[in-house]
Amino acid sequence: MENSLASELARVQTMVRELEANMDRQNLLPAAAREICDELACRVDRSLRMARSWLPAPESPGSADGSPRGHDTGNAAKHFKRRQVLFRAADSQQTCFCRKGVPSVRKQVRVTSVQDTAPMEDGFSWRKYGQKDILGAKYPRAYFRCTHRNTQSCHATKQVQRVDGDPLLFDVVYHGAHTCVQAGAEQLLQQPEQSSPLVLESGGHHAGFEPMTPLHFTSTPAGTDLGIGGYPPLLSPTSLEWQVRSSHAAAGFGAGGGLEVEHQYQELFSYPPESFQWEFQDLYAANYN
DNA sequence: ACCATTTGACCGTG
DNA sequence: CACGGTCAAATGGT
Repeated sequence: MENSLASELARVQTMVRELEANMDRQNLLPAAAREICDELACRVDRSLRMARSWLPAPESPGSADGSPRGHDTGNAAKHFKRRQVLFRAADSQQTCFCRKGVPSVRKQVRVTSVQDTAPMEDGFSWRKYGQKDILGAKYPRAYFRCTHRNTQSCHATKQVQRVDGDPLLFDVVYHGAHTCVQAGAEQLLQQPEQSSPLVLESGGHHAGFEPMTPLHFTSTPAGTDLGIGGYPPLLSPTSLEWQVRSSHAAAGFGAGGGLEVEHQYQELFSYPPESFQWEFQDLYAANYN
C-alpha cells in the first residue's frame, strides 16, 4: 500500500518536472508559475520521502528491541561478528538545544547493515543503565551513561532510539559533554581513518536526511575539535554528519545557553535547504512532545 | 570476582 | 495520574 503510494508520488514528481520542462521550452511559464512548479516539486519530493520512510524494512538490524548495545559484552562470537561488520554510515543530522538546562545534541544515524551493529560507536564507552518503552513509539529508548561516571565524574549521557518508520535509522541524543579522558576517544579523534570501524558512504544514499542542495565536502583534517559543546562527532570528524555540521551549522554554539541556544538554532535554520528545514522541524517537535 | 546488561520499581514533572 | 528518566537488584559472561 505504501509502496503504491510511493510509486504514485514518484509518477507525480516526474509529471511535474515534465510539465515544467515542456512549458519552459515553449515560453509558457511565467515567473509565478515557475515558483508554483518549484514548490510543487519540493512538496512532492517531501511526500515521496515520507512515503519511502514508511516502507517496511527489508530486515531489521541490531536487536529487535531497538536498543543496540553500546558496549557488547555478550559472547565472543557475537562480539567478533559485530567487529567484523562494515556498516555504511550514513546520513545523519545533528541538532543542538537545551533541555532542563543541560545542553544536548540530537543526531540521526542510519546503518545500512542488517547485522547486529552499534550505530552509536562514537569513540566513547557507554554503559547502558535503562530502557523504556516510549508512548507512541514502536521501539524502546535505551539510556546510556559514560562508563567513567564514577571514576571521573563524567556525567555525559545519551539516549538511543530506533526511528519508527525506518529501522535503519536511529535517533541519538547526547546530554552533557564528556569531562572524562578516554583513550579510545582520543585515538578516534586523532586518527579517524585508522580507528573508525565505519566505512562512510558519502553519497547520502536513500537518506532520511538528504539535502536537496549539494553538500560541501571539505577536506578538513581531523582535528581535536570536539564540536558543539564538547560533543564528539558521532562517527568521525570526516563523516558526512560532520561535514553537514560544518557547512550548515558553521556558526556553532557553546555548551551553555538555555533557551538562548534554542533561539540561535531556530535562527540558524531559518534559511536552510528546504528539506533540511522540515527534517529539523520534525526532530525539534518530537523532542518536545 | 568483576563488570555490563536487563528489567521492574521508584521518582520527578507536567 | 501518566509519562519519561534513573536506580538498583538480579543475572550472565569472562
